[in-house]
Amino acid sequence: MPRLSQYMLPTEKQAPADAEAISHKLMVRAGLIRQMGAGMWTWLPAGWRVHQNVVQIVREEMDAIGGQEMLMPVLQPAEPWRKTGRIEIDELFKLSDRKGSELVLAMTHEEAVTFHAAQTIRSYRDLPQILYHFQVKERDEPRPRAGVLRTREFVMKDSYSFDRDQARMEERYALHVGAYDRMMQRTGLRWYRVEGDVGMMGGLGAHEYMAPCPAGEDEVVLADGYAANVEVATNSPDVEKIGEDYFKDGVRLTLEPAIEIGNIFKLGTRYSVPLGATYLDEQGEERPVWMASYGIGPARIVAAAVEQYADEHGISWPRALAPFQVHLVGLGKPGTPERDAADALYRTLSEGGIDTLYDDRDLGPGEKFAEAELLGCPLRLTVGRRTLESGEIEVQVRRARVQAPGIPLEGEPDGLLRAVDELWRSLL
RNA sequence: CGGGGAGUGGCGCAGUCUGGUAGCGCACCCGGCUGGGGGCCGGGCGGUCGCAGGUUCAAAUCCUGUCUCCCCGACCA
Repeated sequence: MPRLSQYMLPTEKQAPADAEAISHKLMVRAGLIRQMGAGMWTWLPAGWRVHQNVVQIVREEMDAIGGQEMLMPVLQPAEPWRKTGRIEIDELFKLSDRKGSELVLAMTHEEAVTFHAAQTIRSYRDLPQILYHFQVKERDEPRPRAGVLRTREFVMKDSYSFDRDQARMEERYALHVGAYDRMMQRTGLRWYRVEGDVGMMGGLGAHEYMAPCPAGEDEVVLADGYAANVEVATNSPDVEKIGEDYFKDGVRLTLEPAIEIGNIFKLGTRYSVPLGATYLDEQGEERPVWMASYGIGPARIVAAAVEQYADEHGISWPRALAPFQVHLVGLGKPGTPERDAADALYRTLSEGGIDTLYDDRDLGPGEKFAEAELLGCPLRLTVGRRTLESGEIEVQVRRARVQAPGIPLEGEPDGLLRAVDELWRSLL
């Protein structure tokens, strides 16, 4: 529960000169992220809290469908990648160690997880399995862009399901669709699940989860009850393109830029066959394991949330992602009665389990308010002379920048905590 | 990979054309004032001008090479 005077939150009044995307500008300005190189970003403490909020939502929903969390390495031997043919991919970082052994930096973990499945899954009794981890992915992108939206290194939750046959793989896939829908819902984002591009490999089906936002790299076509990737819509027999417009059943579809925040693929035996992941069925027949893989990018969810809800004053987090629940602004010089009151409130909130960032710096009110709105925590509490005069803590809801009813300064801590909690629950 | 742009203090920029003691705003440090919307006054710290080589009495500025970053497009398993 940090005090801002001692917290690493390097805010900037001016956005980086070369930034274009809203999320890029605001996340840097708000002190959430800093760049090290092209497509290489550091998450600073407040930014990492947001990232971890997403991670926790994803973890809970994965565990709820029986996912088993684990961790696989990023640095891997090249051999399995040679077997699956993915060694040829340009985006794959390749390197060698001092002995000359060939290594790669994993861009996803199909090879690794299937390698282990091949070692450990022997019988139909060992199936099904859902394994997942949160791990860094490395991709030699031709063009990283827009801050954290497209980077060469990023954390992904990737999960992998292993089944006896296609029908059972479909069951695991359906479980993931449910889990992903719930994750998306919980983040507070606007999102769509669209038919995915099956791509040249696989061909068994895929879905993409898209978050509409101005910096989106893809486009989604929309109508009531219909959402699809533009490329998919273009190839669909029941979608008609007339000039720049798309029509479905005579209804004009709207186009919206969006970013891909998750994707799920039915892999079939694409990886199990080349890597020898097989099991023995009841008849003692050796059969390949049926797989599917499921990815989600917390960083993109964070950036999409910034894009979707920002206003001219800065970020406005959906409450599920906010770095802190409450941004407490203490006005007046340290040592004054109003400051003492703010200190006391800070202790009450912290001890009461409310995530609070306390601006205890010796700065003017304007700067503090402006920075609070830039950082975008859902609730701002202010304690100043006025508070002492009126006996009420001022409460501002960030989203609409409106005053909520004040909370009595004096009284039982429980009442105060209940009031804050109640207000918190009413937010998106 | 094609096209365009940019590297000067922590951030944003001027200076480069026309070579001659490196500047501005913000931030930061010290002192004071102010104290409910990025406030005011005074005094300070901080940069071998991305790097290397060359031309010159003299290079941020001219020449050559090189590295890096950004934007648009292509790509995105």
